[in-house]
Amino acid sequence: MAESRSVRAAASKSTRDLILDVAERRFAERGFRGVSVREIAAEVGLKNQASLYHHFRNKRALYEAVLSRGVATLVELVAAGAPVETGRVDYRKVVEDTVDRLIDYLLEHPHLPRLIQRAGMDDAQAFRGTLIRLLRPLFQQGMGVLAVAGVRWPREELPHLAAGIYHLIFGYFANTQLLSLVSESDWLDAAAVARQRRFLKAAIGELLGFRTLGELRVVSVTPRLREKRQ
Amino acid sequence: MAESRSVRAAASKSTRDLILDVAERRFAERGFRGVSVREIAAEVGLKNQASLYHHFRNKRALYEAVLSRGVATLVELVAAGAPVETGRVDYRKVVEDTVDRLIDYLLEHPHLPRLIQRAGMDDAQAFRGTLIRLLRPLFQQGMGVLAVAGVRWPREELPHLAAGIYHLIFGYFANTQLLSLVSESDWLDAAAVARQRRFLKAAIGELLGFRTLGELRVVSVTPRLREKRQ
Amino acid sequence: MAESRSVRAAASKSTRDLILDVAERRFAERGFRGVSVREIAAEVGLKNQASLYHHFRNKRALYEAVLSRGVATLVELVAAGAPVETGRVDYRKVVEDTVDRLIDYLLEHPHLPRLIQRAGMDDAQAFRGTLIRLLRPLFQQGMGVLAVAGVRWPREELPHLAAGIYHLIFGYFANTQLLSLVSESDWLDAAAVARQRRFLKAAIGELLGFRTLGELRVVSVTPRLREKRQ
Amino acid sequence: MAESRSVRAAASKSTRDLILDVAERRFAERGFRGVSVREIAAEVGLKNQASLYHHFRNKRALYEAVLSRGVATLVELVAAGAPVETGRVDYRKVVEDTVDRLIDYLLEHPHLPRLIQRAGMDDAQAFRGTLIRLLRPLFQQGMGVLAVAGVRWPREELPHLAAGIYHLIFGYFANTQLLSLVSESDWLDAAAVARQRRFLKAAIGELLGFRTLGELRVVSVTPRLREKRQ
DNA sequence: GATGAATGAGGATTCATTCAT
DNA sequence: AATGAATGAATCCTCATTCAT
Repeated sequence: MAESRSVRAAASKSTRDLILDVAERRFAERGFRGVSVREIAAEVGLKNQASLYHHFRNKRALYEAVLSRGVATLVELVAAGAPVETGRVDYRKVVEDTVDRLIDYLLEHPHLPRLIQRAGMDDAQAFRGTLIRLLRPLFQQGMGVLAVAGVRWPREELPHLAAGIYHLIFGYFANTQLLSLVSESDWLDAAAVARQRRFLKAAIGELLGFRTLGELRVVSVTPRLREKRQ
Repeated sequence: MAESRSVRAAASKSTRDLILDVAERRFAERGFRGVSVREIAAEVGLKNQASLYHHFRNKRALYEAVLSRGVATLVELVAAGAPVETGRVDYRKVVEDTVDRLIDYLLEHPHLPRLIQRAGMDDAQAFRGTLIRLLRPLFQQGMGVLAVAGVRWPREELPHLAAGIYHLIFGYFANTQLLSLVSESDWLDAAAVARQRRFLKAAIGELLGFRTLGELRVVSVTPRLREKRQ
Repeated sequence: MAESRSVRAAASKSTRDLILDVAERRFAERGFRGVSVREIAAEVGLKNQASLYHHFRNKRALYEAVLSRGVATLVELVAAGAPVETGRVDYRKVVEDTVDRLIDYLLEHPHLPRLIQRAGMDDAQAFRGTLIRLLRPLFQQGMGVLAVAGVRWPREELPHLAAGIYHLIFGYFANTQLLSLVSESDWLDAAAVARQRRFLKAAIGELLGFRTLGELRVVSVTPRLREKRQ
Repeated sequence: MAESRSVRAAASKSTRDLILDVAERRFAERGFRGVSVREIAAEVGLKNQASLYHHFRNKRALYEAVLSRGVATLVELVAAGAPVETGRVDYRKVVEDTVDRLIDYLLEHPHLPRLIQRAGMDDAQAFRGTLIRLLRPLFQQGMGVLAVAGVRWPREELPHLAAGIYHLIFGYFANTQLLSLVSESDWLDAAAVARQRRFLKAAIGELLGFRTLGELRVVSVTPRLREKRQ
């Protein structure tokens, strides 16, 4: 059966996948409660909502499927960049590569960050199990990398660092709407994304201590601050 | 103390304010669409949804009132810490004070970050006007500070830096549920918040170049990387 | 009390009368069910619906008051033109005068016909008593006149004649909206009303046998007759 | 026979048609606003209002469908009697036949006149488009006939004549309730309808100059009136 | 696999009315 | 005489879901 499905998918996407695509976008845009089964069915081209129940037991099952599919890819993506050996690793390169891959992927799946963000807000209780299963590996993987790359930070703050980096990366894509509203410019056009790419690498670099921004500029800001500190 | 306050509040607060309180929490938890007028009215103690319409024209007006009230306080809070004079300003202190004030406030209003996050996702289109009116000043204020404090960064990346700092601060509070789920620990207990407070100051410090983390660790990472970059 | 009310009315209309005015128009436009107490109160300038209940026991009482006031004037109007003596009466003049008075009055109270029409449709059961009390005299008066002026008609058809004349007169004003919609011209402007005045006199005249249209035309039904006309 | 028909109808008619039937009567009785979707659904036998929305998008669409169906038949009916050839036409026969057909039809659909009357009063604005589409043809058809049959009348008064005849015919059926109230007799029983049939033919005949009532009576009324006129 | 029909529960909102002030 | 607040009942409509075809 898996075969027959993939065969048909090759020709044209199976109805099931079409539903998932539409649902992913809708759920990302308006949340679980904000999307009706009817509207998904309609956009897919089904003349009747009932048809959708042929593919997913209920709305909740559909939502979970959407979530799984989206996050799974994401986990793979991050995992792919993780250093395998424990020897000398160029963490700067690892970070920059991961950032690049993530941004590339998120550009193609712009709903995903919102989807996850929402899942954590709306439905943390309702979809607890699903979320744990999906996201915990992602988090642990990140923590693994930081255990080495984040030596500058107090050990107990590492989870906060992980969360912070996550927010830096995903917050941008989850909130482009809001940002665009607030700053009157499009945060998803090529130029903006390129800047964000650079910014992310530099920012994470700073947090991990790669010193990508020149020393000079520091001095120019507030010479006395440093003295105070000393 | 929290008890006595809420008791007094219930007694003295106007019905209108009670409604706002309840609505703020509910909307933050489940979004505009996810909350029913009925349930707000019930929690307020009104025996009937109709009573609520005496105070707010409709659900939307209530939502906007909630948003306004929440963000207004926030804007004041940030504004309060902004340096007035243009002379020599200890930006590190400004940042740390603002972080302290923000965290203190957000601890008392834990719904707010989620409320704003949601507003930017769910409802950015529907509440466009309201959001612009409320949030643009906040953003511009931040940009004003960064114009000076962010000299290390390329000018064009400053908005990204602003957004990044925003995500660092608000993302944490908006996503404590998700984080707790993923890491099996409570991210809102006193210890966690204290760590986050320290982390935030250090992280923002690093981004702005205050160098709060010891130099040693920097060196230990990858001295050679820098050369590569040049 | 009646005094004090009329005194104030002289200065400016009493709230009670204001309410009646507004209600008359609204009820005529949208019927008993179609009008809310709130909207009447609002248009009157009352800040609260409750105030209205100070003047009328409830919505129904208000509706009946509106109906009474409107129909009462109408009855007087028709009565005023009825011949008092039984001797030789110029019924043609009576009819034409009554038509003139009615049209003049209805022009100033354009809601009235619709109000009555509605009362007979919507609410004939609900407001049975009120309607009987108000309209039966009107009907009997009409029948009285027709008993003499309608001798041409079989006695048993006289009520139908009365109804017919009523429909001719009131139907026009009750349905100007519909007529205007259907014929793309305004049936309430001066010219239209003047035509209707002439038409009504002639039509009623024909029905009662006054022969206001030339004899010749009678013949003129079929094509051949037309030649004669020229 | 009426029984057997309605029984068969209930069995065979589609739910959609059943809804239309019930709605037609209800809307005629109490107007668009006065009827609840719930009560229509209940009378149709649907256990839930929601089912109704499967057949009609909303209450308004249902109302328009009712209106369309009713008026469409009416238009056909009138059209069926319109003379096709322009040659010698016995307009008296045409009128009498049309009156007969109309009365027969309206007896079976006693709601229709009230439905239309209401539509023109309550909802002329709201259902502007629908009404124009439905009724304008009816009006134009009538005007077409009168252009020939109404030669006795000044050309500009022809629309008023058309409206008048319409009010004579439809006013009766629209207002039987009111009339019955006012005259203490049933205006819809067989005898009354028979009288109305005769009255209508005679009255319209008089208006168009067919002279159905004997001359004698005219003379007997007021010989002097005519002299005055000259 | 898909569809038309139906349904119970619940959504926001408006209604007329009452009561204390 | 007027108003602010509250309330039960009803409004139209949408929801997710099921069932027979």
